[in-house]
Amino acid sequence: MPADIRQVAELAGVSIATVSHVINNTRYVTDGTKKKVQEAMEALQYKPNSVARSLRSHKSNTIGLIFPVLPSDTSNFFFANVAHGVQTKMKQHGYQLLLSTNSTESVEDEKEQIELFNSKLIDGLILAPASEELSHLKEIVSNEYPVVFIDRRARGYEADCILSDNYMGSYEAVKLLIEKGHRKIGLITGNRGVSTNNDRVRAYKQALVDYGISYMPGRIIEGRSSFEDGYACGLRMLEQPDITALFVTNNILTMGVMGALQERGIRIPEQMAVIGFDDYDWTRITTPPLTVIRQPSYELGEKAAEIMLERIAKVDKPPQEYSLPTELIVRDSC
Amino acid sequence: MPADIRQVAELAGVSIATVSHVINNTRYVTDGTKKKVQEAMEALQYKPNSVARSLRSHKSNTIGLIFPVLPSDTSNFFFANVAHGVQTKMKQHGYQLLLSTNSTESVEDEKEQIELFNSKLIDGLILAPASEELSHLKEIVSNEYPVVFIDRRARGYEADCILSDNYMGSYEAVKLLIEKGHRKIGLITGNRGVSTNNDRVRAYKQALVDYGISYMPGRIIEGRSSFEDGYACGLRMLEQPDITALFVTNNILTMGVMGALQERGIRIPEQMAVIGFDDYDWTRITTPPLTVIRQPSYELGEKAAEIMLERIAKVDKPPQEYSLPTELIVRDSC
DNA sequence: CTGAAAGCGCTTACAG
DNA sequence: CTGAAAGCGCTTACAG
Repeated sequence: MPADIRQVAELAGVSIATVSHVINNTRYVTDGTKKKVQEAMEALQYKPNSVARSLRSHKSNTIGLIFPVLPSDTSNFFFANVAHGVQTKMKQHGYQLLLSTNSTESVEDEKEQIELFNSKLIDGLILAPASEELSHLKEIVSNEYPVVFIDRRARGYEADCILSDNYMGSYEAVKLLIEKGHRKIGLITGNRGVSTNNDRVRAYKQALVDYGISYMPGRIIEGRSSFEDGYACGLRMLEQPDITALFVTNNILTMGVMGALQERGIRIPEQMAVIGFDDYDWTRITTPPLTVIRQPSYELGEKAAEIMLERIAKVDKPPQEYSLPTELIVRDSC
Repeated sequence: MPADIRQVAELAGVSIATVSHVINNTRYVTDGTKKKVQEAMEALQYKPNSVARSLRSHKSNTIGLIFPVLPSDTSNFFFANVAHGVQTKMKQHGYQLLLSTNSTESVEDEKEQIELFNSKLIDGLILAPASEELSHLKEIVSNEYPVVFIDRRARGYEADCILSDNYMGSYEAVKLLIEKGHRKIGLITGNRGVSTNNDRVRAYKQALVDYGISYMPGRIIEGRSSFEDGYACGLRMLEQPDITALFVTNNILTMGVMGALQERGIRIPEQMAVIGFDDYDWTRITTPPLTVIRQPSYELGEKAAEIMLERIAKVDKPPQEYSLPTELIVRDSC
């Protein structure tokens, strides 16, 4: 049985109010009594009960974090890093993380999870939303804590949003392909219902237009985010005989595409230039090493935590979108 | 302001005790009053406050989860899957997850984190321990909740432990290399202070012995778990001119090793056979695709959750070690 | 079959 | 400068 505040008070010969105040530094206490209290706490190995504290103060020092985990083993790189960034920053400020992985990317699951969090008292929610349309959040979140979106933009709910600069990153990538002389550039993208992919596709189109290349819808193929789908999309792309370069908007699809190209014996970049997404170590050891767009995943998490801390501290400013720069890592695949 | 139990009781015209009992199904209530209560809860959109509930009942329906995240981007695959397994199972039983990522693999950080968890009331702790020696846990954990180790065995603290069958998996891999005619097999391993790696190294030695091959210490190289170290270890291995096969005991090192071999133009498997660890999608698209040992990461998480639930339910049996089978995925690198 | 009341371990006005 | 006491929202013996 751990000691409670009453025992500390008794041992120190003061009231529990005083103990509470020295713990929280919340009103002046003379050095003498402060010392007595500290010694008592030390002697009893007292640890404040944060459940009681939460109940009383309506603060939990916990923030909820919800992000998707796709069935594919390899889909988790990104969000694991994001989570780590969030955690590291939050810990420095005494916050803990209540985690939920959402494996279905369904709005229903997301709602259910948020309601679970609600019953537990969280001081904030960081969310990678499953869909672009989030007006349903209004009913559940009930304004009791700030929400920060991460990785994906959302409509229907006003909140801060931390993103990679998907547009600029993608634009640069396509621009590089064009500058290398490519005119028939295919695009393979994941689910378009998510802002991340939308931004990447938009940049692709805009880059083509800006360089006077006519955009052909047939050169965009959409797949779900899996190796198998990437593989299938890769093969379908190869049926269009004139395409000389490929921009693949996420790392799982990129793997599948590489699988397809390899199997068909397509030489990269001679027969097909490739640019993929996310700078994971494995992209350095494909044949040839891949040119990719690096996303600042850890930094995204850190930034989200930072903004969350501001909001918890009631910083008064309109919700904002923060766009963190990506980096084009040029290797040998284009 | 969300409704509380008192308001529900008033609206339903019963005592709060009765409301509590219909919520928790904890004593008989007539269908009539039960219905009134349910309608009142519905009307007020009542959600029980689980902080109050925890304070009173000394149960939080939350379990703590601590695992390492290495600085390398790609180190997180494994534990993200484990976490997802834990979460999925726990959610089915109404439990939530308090997550902490430990980036330093230091015992100090681990202690500190556990103490943080302690103050928050957790019903159980699932831990991938940073070291093999855990007698310090006794002081911190104080027997108030069950502990389950995951991925790594530990001495000094009696608890259930969920592992991949690292020994068998590795034994099979080395055996395969031997059967293919290799006699001079190098081993590249991560930090030997962790049971996971120890088991893998032990299997390597035993397989050699069993097949009458003399074991040479110089053929074992230990590195930290990073691409760069894997690369360096790969190069060092190449200085031993007679080695024809390599067993690499984790996926990050495997990447680095592949990088080194590729750079030196070593043909795989003709000049050097390679078997690596963990079946991630990227291992299918290296040149050639890699033979690897698949670990059941998600299943490890599930199993840990299962055992934890048993322990929470006070199943009475001695702590046990659970070893989940790995699978040798044979591709073209050996 | 149900209610009144104590109490979980704190924080925080109020009072002196 | 410090204490007594109310109360956060529940659960759970106790009583009838």
